[in-house]
Formats: sequence, C-alpha cells, structure tokens
Amino acid sequence: MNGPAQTENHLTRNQSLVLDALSKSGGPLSAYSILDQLRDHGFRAPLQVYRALDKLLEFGMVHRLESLNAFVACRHPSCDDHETIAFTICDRCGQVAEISDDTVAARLQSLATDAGFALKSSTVELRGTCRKCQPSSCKMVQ
Amino acid sequence: MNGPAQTENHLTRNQSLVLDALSKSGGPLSAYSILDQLRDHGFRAPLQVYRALDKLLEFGMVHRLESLNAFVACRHPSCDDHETIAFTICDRCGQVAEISDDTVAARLQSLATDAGFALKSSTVELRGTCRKCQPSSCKMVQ
DNA sequence: TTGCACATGTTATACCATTACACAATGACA
DNA sequence: TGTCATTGTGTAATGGTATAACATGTGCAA
Repeated sequence: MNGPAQTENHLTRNQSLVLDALSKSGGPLSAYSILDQLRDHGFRAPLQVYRALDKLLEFGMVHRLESLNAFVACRHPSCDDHETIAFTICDRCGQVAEISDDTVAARLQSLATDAGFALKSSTVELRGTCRKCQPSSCKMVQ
Repeated sequence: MNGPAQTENHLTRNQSLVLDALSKSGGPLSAYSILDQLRDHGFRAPLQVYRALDKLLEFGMVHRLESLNAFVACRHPSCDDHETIAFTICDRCGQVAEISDDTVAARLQSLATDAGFALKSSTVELRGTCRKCQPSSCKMVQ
C-alpha cells in the first residue's frame, strides 16, 4: 500500500510528509507537533516522525534546534553545503533564521584544533529578539 | 529545619548540594542523575533540582549543555565573566571543556546585529573527539 | 503583626525520545 | 525464480526530561 523503499534522490512517503509539514510551517516544530499534523495522513506513533527526521537530518534537509528540542526545514536554496550553520531564535515570536559564516566556522575549527579536539559538528544557536519584535521601533537617525 | 532564605553571596542548602554534586562529578550530569545522588540528602522530586539549577544558571555558576540535556559546574576560577562560552563535548568519553574566545563572541555579535537581531545569549557546542580519545595516536610527522 | 518576597515540598502531568519486535518492499545475485 | 540482505514501516511499551499547580515555611520590612 505504501510507496517503494527509498532510492537515491527520492524521499519516502513519510519523509516527504514530514518535510512538507516543516516547510509549510515556516518555523520550528517539535516532533510531536509534526505527529499531530500528520495524523490525518495515517501517522500514529512518534517513531514514524523520528525516523523520517533522522533521514532528513542526514540528508541535510532539516536542522535540529537543540535549545528548543525542535526541527526546521533547511532554508538554503539547495541543501548542498552542509557547513557550520548558526541560528537566530527569537524569544518573542519564535522565528528562526539561518546564518552561515566562514569566519565563525574557521575560528571554531581553529580553537578545536588548538585544544587537540577533533571537531565533527557544531551547534550555534543565538537567542534574542528579531528585528520585527524589537521593543521600541522607528528610531530616527540623529 | 532548613537554612534561611537566600541572601546575596550565599547559596541555599539545596543550591549548594546541587553545585557540589556537579563539581565533584567533574563532568556533565542530567537533572535526574543529580536527583539520584541527592536522595540521601532528602531530595525527593525533580523540581528541587531544577529550581536549584535555575538559580545556579542565573548566577553563572552552572552551564546548561543543550545538546546533552545536562549541566556542568562552571570551570572558570571565578565566575565573574558571563561571556559567550563554547563547549567541546567528547562523543567517546563525555568530557566537556570550556572555551572562551573573544573573536567568536565578537563575530557572533556582529552577525546578529547585521541581521537586526538583538542578541541576548549564545549557545556554542562543539561535538567531536577529545585529545585523549583520538583513534590513532603518535602519528609521526612526515 | 501583617504582608511581601522567596525558598521549599509534594503530586501529578506534560513533553521528548528510544527500545523491541513484527512485517513489508526492494534490489542484488546465484 | 528464489533466496537473502537491506531498508522502510507499524505498533506497543517504556524511558528520560521538564513543568504546572498548590500548599507550607521563613526572613524581612512597613
């Protein structure tokens, strides 16, 4: 009844459904939120979501936000570059943006190397308030 | 029976117990591990741990490792500088080290500002293998 | 002494993630 | 064509992390 097993360049049905849910949401979702959204499509258990997420993370099409225990669809046009990515997370509206910066990536790599640490992956998450949620606005330039 | 309410520069009994447990462990502990260690001292519920941790985090005496859902005692001699701190986390032995670097901190601040993002706090966690856990060692320079 | 701020104790619950087992679909290959 | 390894799926049960809600206690100040 379900589609065929996964082949290269193709997502399985469950993976597509999870990715769609994340893409349409436009923001971070918890695994259980995704599950709730996909019950109409036959999802019944958390593991169906987590397994799809594991693959999507592996493909670099989804990112995990450690400080939120949530997931977002990758915003990069083509998810080719799996570099170090930083996220800004707005504490007011929950909006998440991706920042990719070679300077930070290189410096972190350098710091790790200096410490004799073999770096495999980095988590960089910035908490604060996004432009739209700034408390006072319309500041005139003096 | 318990000590007095918290005053400046003093930790309450529960806060001291939690900090001691973290300090003695020398590595990251989950809140529930701390709870188990402190049952002999009268701890019965997770909230007793989480409330103490909240304060210790506020005081900068403890750090939270988002990617581990765990906590560590701050290693800085005096916990005066609450700057951006990066952590290296060894995937093999679990060892955690703190790195403080102005270059990364400044660059992250700059990136946030450029994006109109009011930065409040940063999470930087590096995953990999520590010096002691490197797979092959004693590599000769060619 | 009344009220406030804060720390505490307890129960219950919500939220996040994985283990274990059974089954189905696919592709490689003899 | 049949066998086998691999991978994806479905389900139930469990384990791990964190907070809500409510009651009590203690020190301090008006």
